[in-house]
Amino acid sequence: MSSIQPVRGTHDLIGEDQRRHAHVVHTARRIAGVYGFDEWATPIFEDTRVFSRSLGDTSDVVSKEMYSFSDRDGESLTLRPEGTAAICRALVTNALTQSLPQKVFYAGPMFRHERPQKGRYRQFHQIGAELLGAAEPLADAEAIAMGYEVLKALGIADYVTLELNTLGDAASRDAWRDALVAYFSAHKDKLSEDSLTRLEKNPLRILDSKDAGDKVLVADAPMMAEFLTPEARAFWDDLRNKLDVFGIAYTVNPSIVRGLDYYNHTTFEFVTNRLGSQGTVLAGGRYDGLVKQMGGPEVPAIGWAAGIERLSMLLGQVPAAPRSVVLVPVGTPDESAVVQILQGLRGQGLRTEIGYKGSLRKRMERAGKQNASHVLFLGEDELAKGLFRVKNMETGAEQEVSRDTLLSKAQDVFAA
RNA sequence: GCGGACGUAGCUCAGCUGGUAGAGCGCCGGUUUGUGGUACCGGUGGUCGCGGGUUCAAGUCCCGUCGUUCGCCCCA
Repeated sequence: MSSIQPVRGTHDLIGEDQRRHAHVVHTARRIAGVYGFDEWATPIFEDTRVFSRSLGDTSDVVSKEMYSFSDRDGESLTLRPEGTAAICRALVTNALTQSLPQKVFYAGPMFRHERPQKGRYRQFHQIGAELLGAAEPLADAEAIAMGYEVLKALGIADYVTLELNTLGDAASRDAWRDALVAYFSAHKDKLSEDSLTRLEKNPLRILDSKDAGDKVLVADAPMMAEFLTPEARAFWDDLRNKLDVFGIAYTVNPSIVRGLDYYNHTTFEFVTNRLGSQGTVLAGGRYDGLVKQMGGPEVPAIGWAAGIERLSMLLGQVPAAPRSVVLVPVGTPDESAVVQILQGLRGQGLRTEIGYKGSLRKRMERAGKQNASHVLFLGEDELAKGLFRVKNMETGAEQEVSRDTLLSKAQDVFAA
């Protein structure tokens, strides 16, 4: 094979793949609308600092996964690895911090230079929601409820469970982090190699370790709950009450710490066991400090993102391919009369195609292969009489329809 | 970035202990351009991922490389 291959970790969306993908986006967009979110589209590349500042220099995303390059002016640009930082940048640069809250929905490609795996690609696609300018747990609950609603509408809520945790406010998180570092530092000799680097870079991540030895240590590690300030505890309690009110089931999982630096208070993940080790399907949390890092004022915010590829793979019901009405000329009918009918049907909003060549038998065969819903025969006789045969390709039944009916009530004719 | 498995026609695969490739499906055409999804007939289609090596001879053994896949790290 000497033809040029697609870049590693990228893939084409064609046919059923594209239909699954589009169905996820359309469904999420619809539900976001119901919840009062507006869709934003931001550039797919940004000043590198948009991400390097916000995600944390030591996060893997920044330190080894970004697609960064300098453009012809020598400026460092980066293909966006995630959506939240860019949305916050857009909030600030469009001066929308003056009109809060902003409820934002987005969908589009993201880029991360990782080893491809099931449900993980170098160019992948996310849908996401950000609720900017609301500090109340009600906002968290609403964001989570909306995410759940999307999963439900996609028919995958049954395979998925919500895992919830709190990181507390800055004071709680710092105190806890210090306690963890102290605890794990005292047991360095028992830590796995991976966790030793985590201890330097992101100690919270040790809690998530799959190493058996680490797990033993983690069992006795200081718990976040012990370090929550009264305010943070009140927030946490309130959030769980609100989720109950929304009727959303969850399990508390203290190891949901999220990888990116900007999170505080609420963190959550909807996870499934149907995607191997890539089980996180929709995840997010609260990030009260991020907008300020982007040079804006203090704006509390909560949001989530979901991988479209992962959601697509879980879809039970594959969206059906569209079906056409196919015009089959018989003999050599007058072309302008045929086109008149073709365009007349399209004018009424019907997906209509015409068989270009081949014997009648061939054209019928093709109509069948392209999954036509109906075939409309156009022979010289029909055109002369103004009476046409319509064949339902599903049942094989035929009926006669007048030209007038075709040109004015085609929807009714081809409904059955 | 690390480890395992795999890589033969568009697709799914066969090819025994090395002797220069097969099937099914698909695709194209035909069974008189007034009728498809069935049937029958015919045809197209692979420098066996790529590059080296061993050998008289490699799809079949060895090395490398690229790609896919599963897991780790990380993450959606």
